[in-house]
Amino acid sequence: MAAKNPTEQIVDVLVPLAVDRPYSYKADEALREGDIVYVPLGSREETGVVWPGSGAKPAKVKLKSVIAKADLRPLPLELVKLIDWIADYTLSPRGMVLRMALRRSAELGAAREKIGVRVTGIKPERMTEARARVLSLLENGLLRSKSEAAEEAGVSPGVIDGLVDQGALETVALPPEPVALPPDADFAVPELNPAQAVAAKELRDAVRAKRFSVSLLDGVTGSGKTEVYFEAVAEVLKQKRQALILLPEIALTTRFLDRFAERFGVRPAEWHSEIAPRKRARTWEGVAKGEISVVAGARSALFLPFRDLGLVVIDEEHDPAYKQEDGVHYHARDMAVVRGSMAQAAVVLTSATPSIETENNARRGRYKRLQLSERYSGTEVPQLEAIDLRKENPGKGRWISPRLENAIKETVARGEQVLLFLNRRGYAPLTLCRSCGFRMRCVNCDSWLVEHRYRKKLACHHCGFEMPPPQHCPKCEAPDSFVPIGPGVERLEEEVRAAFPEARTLVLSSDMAGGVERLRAELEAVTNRDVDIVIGTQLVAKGHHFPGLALVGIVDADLGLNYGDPRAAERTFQLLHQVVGRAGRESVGGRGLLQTYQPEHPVMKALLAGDRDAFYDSEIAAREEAGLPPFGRMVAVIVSAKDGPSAEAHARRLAAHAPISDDVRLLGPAEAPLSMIRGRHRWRLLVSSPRNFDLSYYVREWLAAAPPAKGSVRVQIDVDPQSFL
DNA sequence: AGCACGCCGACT
DNA sequence: GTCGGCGTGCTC
Repeated sequence: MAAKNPTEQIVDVLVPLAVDRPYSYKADEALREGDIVYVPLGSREETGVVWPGSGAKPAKVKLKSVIAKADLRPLPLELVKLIDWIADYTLSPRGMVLRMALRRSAELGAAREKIGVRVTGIKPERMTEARARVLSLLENGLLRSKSEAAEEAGVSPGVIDGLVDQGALETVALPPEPVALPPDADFAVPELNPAQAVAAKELRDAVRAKRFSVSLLDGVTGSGKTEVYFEAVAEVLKQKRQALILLPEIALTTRFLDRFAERFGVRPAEWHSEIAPRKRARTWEGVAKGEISVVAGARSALFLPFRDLGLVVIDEEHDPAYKQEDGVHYHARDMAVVRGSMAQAAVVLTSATPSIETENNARRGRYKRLQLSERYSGTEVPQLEAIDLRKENPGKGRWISPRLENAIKETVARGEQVLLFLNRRGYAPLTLCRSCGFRMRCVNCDSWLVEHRYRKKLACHHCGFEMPPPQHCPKCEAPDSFVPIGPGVERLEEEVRAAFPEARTLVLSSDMAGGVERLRAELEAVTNRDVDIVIGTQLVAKGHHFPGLALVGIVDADLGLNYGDPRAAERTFQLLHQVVGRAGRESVGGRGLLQTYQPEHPVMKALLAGDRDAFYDSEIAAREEAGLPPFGRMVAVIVSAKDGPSAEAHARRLAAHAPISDDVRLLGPAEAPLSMIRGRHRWRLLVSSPRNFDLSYYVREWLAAAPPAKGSVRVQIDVDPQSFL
């Protein structure tokens, strides 16, 4: 506190920039922690948040003053604490974490005022057909918005304006529409099967306890996990608290919003990057005021200013989309559990194939497992067989083995649908010159260019670089000398069309032109059985219903297993398990064929035997043996620079400065597996420690004392890395 | 993240 | 001689 003026105080304000600690400002108004304020910063103005003081004296003698307090709800102290916690854990600048919580354009808060119209009883001088339609629509005297009235009467907005000018209609300012209507806990209470009812009761109790708890809702697709956690949401609504439902890749979840509406009468508030700024701002404010009780959102919804959070659901908790890989590297699932513990809320994780971390926590009793074993519709889990590609090879330039081809033929002949899964976009992952062996590679990255034949492009999947396929080899000038190597979904489709010219085929891949709209239409076409054979990338694994699917063919089950990535087995198991689960959901006798060169691999054996636990047993044991997460901690330090030698030199300098500790193991520096991305050369250091060691703290101290990066060198830190490229 | 300050190449 | 390229560093 400043002494001379009793009303003047000094406050610490955190600004949403790459700074790690708050700045001090003078303030004449009484301000409290969490208040959102405008402050001068250099030559401009920034929105910041009054932050808990460090106790340290301001570095400067001359302090600037806070400009004003914003007309916004303060950040709940729980969120302030969460931001501090995440910054400390992920080793990100505090301000950058705050930035994620303030992404909602403060100035655009107010709703655009809508104009409503209503009849006055005065007749217009001249009556036209259009005017008559408008007047008859409004004759009940009720208020309607201008745009609605025009649309419903089938006239242009000009007609409405004309009637207003004539005095036949009067205008009234409409109150802003709420961003989300209150869900009704009793709107449509479902009938649950016995397993669901048990799980739902557990979750209701967990919400009622008003204590932190974590439950794993464990069950295959179709076992009714969503209906069960909706009962927990209903309980939260009855308590007049708030619920957050995190979903991976929200863009395609209209289906989810509709299901919510079927249960609660209205859609929940949505939160993701596509939401328009104004709606965003109002949603933020509505959550802060407590007017919005349920938010369904992508990982960034974790930073919303809930005032009384009673439940956090992380749907499909194993989904890799929960890990943010740029800016602040954080895992939304893990941070959601942290937020739940700070809020004394019930946390629910759902999955049919839990992450190793979650499965291990459930096995050790840290999380409560709620098992839904029955399939909702009572259909069988598909019968799965391996095709050993060493014995049954499709032959050169082909990817479908004779047995798979026969199965496709039979299935299509019966009028049922086939899904062929190949997790590779484009036509071919590699293009080379047949006369000199030159391989087409990206100019910015250390990667092959993938041919996309529909788009007539060679494309890099890491930086977005594209070029038309060249006529001559860039190296030996040989004309038309390129050969595609390996299959992508487009090439697989070519093979399918040649083998089954009568069948209706469709490629589903995230990079197809037409975006979300087209995708939605295509998924619809599959559901309506307008397609016989679907060829898809991992897109098809994610929660879409294909009721007519009777055969799933995994074209290359080994794809994704070959990296030196500690999570490769887990990822492959989860992905293939999901894809295989697409078959036989409603048709009896669904079948899966899995083409592999290594049928004895633990992932394949567990899948083929339908023995999920066998996979987890072996994977958990392997992780424990190797001290890998979750049995040890891991931090990746990526050093990048415009040139390789600078990156390498700095990485080596860092390694040389790493404090010696019995608990810490340092690997590298080594060139990253993807040694160049977007024109930057990358070197990687990996540090690991036992689970009970504070590795974040160690790395923070280490890097603070090490020589700073100079020139183009950048150092990125990834705590609990998920990707090892 | 902005925005200013700073030190080397092509212009009125 | 000056305008301006963007590399570097600071913002209470």
